Amino acid sequence: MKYPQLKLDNQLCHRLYMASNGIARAYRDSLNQLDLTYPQYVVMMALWEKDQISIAELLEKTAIDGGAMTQILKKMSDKALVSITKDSQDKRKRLVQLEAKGKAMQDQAADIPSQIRCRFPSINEQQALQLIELLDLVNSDLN
Amino acid sequence: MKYPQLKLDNQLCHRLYMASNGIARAYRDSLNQLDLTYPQYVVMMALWEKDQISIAELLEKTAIDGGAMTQILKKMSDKALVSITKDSQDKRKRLVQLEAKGKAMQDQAADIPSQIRCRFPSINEQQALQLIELLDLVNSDLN
DNA sequence: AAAATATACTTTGCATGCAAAATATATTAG
DNA sequence: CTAATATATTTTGCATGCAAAGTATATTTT
Repeated sequence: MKYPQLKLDNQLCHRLYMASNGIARAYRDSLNQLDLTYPQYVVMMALWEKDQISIAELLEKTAIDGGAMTQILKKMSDKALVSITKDSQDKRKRLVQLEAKGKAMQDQAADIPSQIRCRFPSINEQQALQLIELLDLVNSDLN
Repeated sequence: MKYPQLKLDNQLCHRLYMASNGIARAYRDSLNQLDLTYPQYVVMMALWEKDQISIAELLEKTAIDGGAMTQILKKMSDKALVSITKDSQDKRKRLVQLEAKGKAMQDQAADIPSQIRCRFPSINEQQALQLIELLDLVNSDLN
């Protein structure tokens, strides 16, 4: 091979691609039971932490695409997980809030993290923390 | 918050999601100049390493979805980067090979890895290697 | 205050990722 | 050898991620 820097084995990026897709796939079984997609689950986590936030704030916390968010919230609203209201102060803004069904789902979801954790026996706690630290560095360069 | 394990800040998965999307986004400017999408670039890297491989082998090396691969190869074929022929031994298989334009593109692509590397000043070489090691562990659990 | 800008979202069009069904060809079982 | 099964790839339908254009409302400029 002419250029070793172009070998797939040397690409950090490709490993991230595989890991990200693979982990999302690992969540699928658990999330199917809640009738949630992965991005919908991320929105739920954001709202469980802080309810009644604007879409802009939700976008910032979740890093989900704005265009996709509109569709995602529409589906979550159709499922009665959340409701969306206009901000009376600033009519451009819309506020997202959990509905009863969405609040109740938190208890069902509480087991998911440990279920997923079991799927990664090769990683110990220290390594998981190290990975988080390194990914935070990567993400800090992405603004 | 009722369940700390559901905090977004504690999710390895969400960091991977952000990092993977963000890095792919970082490639975009460089790849636009070659008129390649990120998955198309991955296919090119696989072929520069080993030409004339079956679609199955390409799927294994790249971890790209099979359904998507059909479309991706169609577009790459339309752009005269690759050509696809039937395997005479086993007519179920199709073989992918680089065309002149695809081979020539390797020289243009050789600069991309270093261009991307510059976008991540917070990560030093040792940390990059460490990240690769940890991601390999994650990926090894994903089979 | 009217015009120019900026902000918050939504819409649109294209490119995947993914699961499941469909096709075509090989291989294996009986 | 024929039926059942396995393998390789494509097709289909749905859910994003992304860029760019569009809409509505606020804020700033002049």
